[in-house]
Order: sequence, then C-alpha cells, then structure tokens
Amino acid sequence: MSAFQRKTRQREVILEELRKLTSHPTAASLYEIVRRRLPKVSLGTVYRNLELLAKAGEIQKLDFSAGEARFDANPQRHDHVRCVECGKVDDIMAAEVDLTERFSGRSSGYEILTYRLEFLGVCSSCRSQRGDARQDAGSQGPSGDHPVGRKTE
Amino acid sequence: MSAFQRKTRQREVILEELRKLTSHPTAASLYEIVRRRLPKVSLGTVYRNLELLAKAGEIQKLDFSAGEARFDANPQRHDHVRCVECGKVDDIMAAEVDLTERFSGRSSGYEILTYRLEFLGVCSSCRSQRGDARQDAGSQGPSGDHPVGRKTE
DNA sequence: ATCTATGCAAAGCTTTTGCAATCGT
DNA sequence: ACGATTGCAAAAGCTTTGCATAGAT
Repeated sequence: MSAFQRKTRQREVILEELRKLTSHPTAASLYEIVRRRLPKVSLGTVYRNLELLAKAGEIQKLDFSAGEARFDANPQRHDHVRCVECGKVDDIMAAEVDLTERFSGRSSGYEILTYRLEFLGVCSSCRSQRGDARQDAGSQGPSGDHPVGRKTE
Repeated sequence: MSAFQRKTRQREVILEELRKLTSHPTAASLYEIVRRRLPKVSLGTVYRNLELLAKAGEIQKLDFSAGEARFDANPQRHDHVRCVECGKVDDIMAAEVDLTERFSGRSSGYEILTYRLEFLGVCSSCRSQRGDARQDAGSQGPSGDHPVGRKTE
C-alpha cells in the first residue's frame, strides 16, 4: 500500500528531518533544512515528497483552506463540514460544549482566544454519484436549515 | 469600532450578496456574483473589503493555514494550537472524546471521515513580549523561537 | 477640499508541472 | 534497461499592492 515505488535519498532525508522537528514546518523551511544535507535538492522535490508521504499516511499535512479562502456571512464561531470530493462546505453544530474553556483549563502556556473545528467527509450528493447507494435524509436537508444561529435572511 | 471610515456601494453590495449565500463562497465566486450588480467592481476591491469586513467582525474568513501549509511528522489525528502573533503551532490534546462519532450520529447527510480542531491563541512567549505579565508554566519547555514563524499575518 | 476607497494591472507567494537527466531496482 | 524520481525553471493559482482617479464626507 505504499505510494512509493522506489526508495530515494531525498525522500528519506525529508522524512528524517521532519521527524526531528516538533515545529510543524512549512515546505519552504523544511526545504532549507534538508538542503543542509542535500545541497542539490529542489523545492519541487520537497513538495512532491511531502505530498506523497501525506498520501501514504506517513505524515500529516495541516491546511484547512485547501487553496482558496472561503467567507462566511455568519461572524459567530461555529463548525463546518467540508466534502472532500466536491469541496462543498456546510455549517454544522457539532459541539454542544464550548471547547475553548475545556482547553483553557490546561497549562499550555497559551491564552486561548477561539478555535476552529472542521469535519471532513463525503456529502450525500457525492456519495450517490459514487454509487455508494445509501443516502439518508435528503440532499441538503438537515444541513440546509440554518443549524447555526443567525443566518436567517 | 468600525474599521471603515467611509461607506461605499461596493462594500455594501459585497456584504449583501455574501449574506444571501449559505455556500461559503470564495473571493472569486463572490466577485462574479457582485459583478452582476456592479459590473465595474474589481477583484482587488472584493478582497480588500472581505478582509476589512472580517476584521470588523461582520463576517468570517475560513482559512486555517493562513497561506502556507504546514507538515506534521505525526500522522495520527490530533489537535493544534496556533499563536496568532508569531504563527507558532504546537500539538495539544484537547478532546478526550472522538468528535467524529459525536457528529456522525446526526443526520447531516455527510459520511464523516475525520476532523481538524485548531485553537487560536497567544503563546506565553508573545504574551510576555507584549508586556502582558502573566506567563504560567508551559508544558512545552523552552517555547522560544522556532525556525518556523514567518509573516503569518 | 480632503483623503479614503476604487479600478486596473503588475507583482508576490506558495504550489504545481513539463521535460530532460538521473538513479533505484 | 526501464521508468519512477529528480532538478530546474517556467507556469499556475490565489492574494496583495502601487498608483492615479473617483467618490464619500
């Protein structure tokens, strides 16, 4: 199930260096670090390997917006679900408790201001197109009816 | 404390149109919509106003990664805290329950695969620099300067 | 009459990609 | 030897910005 067909020095070093860090580096900063061991490596290779490693489940890519930013007329903090296939984003009410307080209690050293919670999944529309049969509660149904505060109007 | 000094037709229409939508549009798609009412509007103006509106708290910008993606050597799902001042990202253990199940129970129409939870706050290092005095014992050790932070905002 | 906000276009950034050369198997 | 992977550089998004002008107060 590996996504790689060949083992390369570049990928090996990229993974090794990333594992040494607890700082969640960007591709560019990891590139600078990897370059100290492989001066000839290219930024493109770093990007390609990070992508492959993430797909293989070896590492994790942290990026919510997946390219473009989106805007929500509702300024209130609330949660979202994003369809990983079509990119659609819906509002949801996921946590009935405010997670801010829950985490603020711990001595993290951070003064918590807010948080963002986003679920990733497949919407009913994409599931049916995929032939996955099951498709409960209408297409936009439940998520369509303003689950989150004032959006009405 | 409005962030705007003048009221303009462009901003008015942008906000109006965004409020009509439940689809969390991107700047580009909102631009297309606004253009139907203001054919001469520019994409730059849409970006500028969305930014202003978000800063003013009228709307919300949905984008976690704030530009660059970050990579985490730990492939396991876990939560993060991001310092809104220096951009540093730390791992945390925020929820002891798996939120996937919690949300999957509801008929959202989505087949939930996973989720991302990110807290936003101010790290102890930035707080002290800011003269905010208080700075409790962080569990992260020397939360000094990672080679990561950059122009996060 | 000010001076902010706009339109237009160019520039900036991060990320992706085409292609010939390289290197793992 | 085959072809996946690389390095290089150009290209491709998305977003920001400089500048002269329009427009709000």
